[in-house]
Amino acid sequence: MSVYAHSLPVPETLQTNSRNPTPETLENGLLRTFKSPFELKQIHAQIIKTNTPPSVLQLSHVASICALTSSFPYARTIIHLSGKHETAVWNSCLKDFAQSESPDDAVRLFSRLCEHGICLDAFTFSFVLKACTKLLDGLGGRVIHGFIEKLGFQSNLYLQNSLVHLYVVSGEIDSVRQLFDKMPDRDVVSWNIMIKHLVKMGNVDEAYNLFSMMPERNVRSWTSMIMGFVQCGKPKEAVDLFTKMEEEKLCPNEVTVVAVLSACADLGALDLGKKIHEFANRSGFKRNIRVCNTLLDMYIKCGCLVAAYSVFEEMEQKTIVSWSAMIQGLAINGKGEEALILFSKMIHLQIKPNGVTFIGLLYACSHMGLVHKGRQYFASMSRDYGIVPQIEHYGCMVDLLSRAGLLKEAHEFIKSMHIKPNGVVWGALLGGCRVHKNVELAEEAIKHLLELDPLNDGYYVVLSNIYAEAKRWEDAARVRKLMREKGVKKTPGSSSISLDGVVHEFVAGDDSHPQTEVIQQTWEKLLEEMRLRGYVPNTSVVLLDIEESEKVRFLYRHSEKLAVVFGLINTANGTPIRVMKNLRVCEDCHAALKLISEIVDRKIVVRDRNRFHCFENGVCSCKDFW
DNA sequence: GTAGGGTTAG
Repeated sequence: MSVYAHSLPVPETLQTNSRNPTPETLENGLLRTFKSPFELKQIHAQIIKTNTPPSVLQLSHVASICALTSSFPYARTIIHLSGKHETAVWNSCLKDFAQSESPDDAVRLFSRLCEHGICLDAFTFSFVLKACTKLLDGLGGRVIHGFIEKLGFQSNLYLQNSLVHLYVVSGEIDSVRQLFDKMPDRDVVSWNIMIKHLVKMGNVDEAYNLFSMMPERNVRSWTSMIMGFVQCGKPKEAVDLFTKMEEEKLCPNEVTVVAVLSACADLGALDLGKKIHEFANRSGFKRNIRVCNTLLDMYIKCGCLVAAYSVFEEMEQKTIVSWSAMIQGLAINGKGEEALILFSKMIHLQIKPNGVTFIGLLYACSHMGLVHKGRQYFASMSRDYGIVPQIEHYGCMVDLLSRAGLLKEAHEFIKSMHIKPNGVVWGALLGGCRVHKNVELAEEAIKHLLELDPLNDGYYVVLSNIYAEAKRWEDAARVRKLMREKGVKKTPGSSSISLDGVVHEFVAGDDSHPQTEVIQQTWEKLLEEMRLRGYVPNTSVVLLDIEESEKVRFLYRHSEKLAVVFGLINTANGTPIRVMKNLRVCEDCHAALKLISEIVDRKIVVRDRNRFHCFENGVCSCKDFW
């Protein structure tokens, strides 16, 4: 079906889009293929001379030209002469524009088609909607929607789905619901779009409800749902769903692999990650850059730098994402120097860094105490690469200065910021105040933090620690009281370790594990040896208002200690122990794990909230700087 | 010739 759009006035929204061509559009857009302004005439001459009509492709070149020049009627003449179906030619052109770097050219061409009363069909709309989707142009979408209704295409399922999707990506929530609810027919695509919508709204439970109710599910449905869980911070659910998908004998594709690998990265689930890696190799997914980048990230987040590096090395093509991930990976694994060297190598290869690359670099500097170098990178990002520092970069800089003990300077830096500092920025200062014992500035930081992020328990805990270390017990008690009043509870420390694919979780103070007794006995034995090597429990990390002996008892049941001891008991001598922790490792556990690695002669890798600690022969890869 | 997932930071 096709309809002439003669009678339709071109709405203003679309007219504003139909700006005149600029050198940039000509350079960036599809019109790079536009060789000379004489092309039109050449094609015209060809038709007349040889009597061979040009192909649709050639003609869509003509159309490309006309979209931006005044020779629209002339182009129509040529298309008519060619004997090709005019709508097909324009559609081909719209499709190219929609796929190009400047999809707004498609919108502009569409306006011209309307102005000149060209016959439109469903394909015309689908292409222009694709362009609007790419542009996140919900308003333009509404206008096209109006056209679709007026011209009688409203029952076309392709167009319905395209419209719903456009409303999803452009955030027109009300329109999404309205349109979806009154759709006469829905297919698996419609449902998949709704999953994306609900996930985007953060409503992953409802998305899963919908997923369960769907009349039909394909690989994309499963993948969208798995990815939805990952995006909503539920990697465990993502992995569980993936297992169900395998049970249904559905074959994962590249996107599924990316989703599951992301979940593995979040969980630190190395075993499953390795399996997916093998599957990806078998399936020939290695050529897919996103698969490789996610794989690389998975190994990094699981603390397997060597495996990550070999994925990186083997990649046929690397993007800035690969480089940035590798730089950050080295940095969080205590290989800051290597991170900086890799960056130099990248620059040498003339690869342009982006904002994320600099986050990794600044992080590396911060964790090595390289203040000068960090300042240089910060200055260089805008000066040499035109990257405007974002709030994350400011956060890194405050962290760098604060860790190095330059607290006043860090504070000045915050005050001079051009954007409003957020919780991360003030939190970095607070962290530095703890290490360098500056109560006064800590109080300044907390003042802002209580405004910005009053429900974040971490800040209260740090402040209370700072007071406790300064022996200001009343103030420490006051902070705890404040927490109670605000209903803020300290997140319990929790560590997990995976053995033979089973994840064992330990929460601080937890003695519910079936092996609790053996864990206690082993710990006692280790403790004797640790004491001989100079270990003294550091009870300042315990915030509770309890007797000293109670504090020690508490300290000995910190989750990372429990998980590590459990690992020692249940694995063969020499096997590395890998533990994931939800919070940062405490000072006491850090000291204890260094000694334990020496006593039992094992590598112990702990991933905390921020980075990796690799304990080996009595030292930690973080060089006690974290 | 038309519609629906994906990578580094957080």
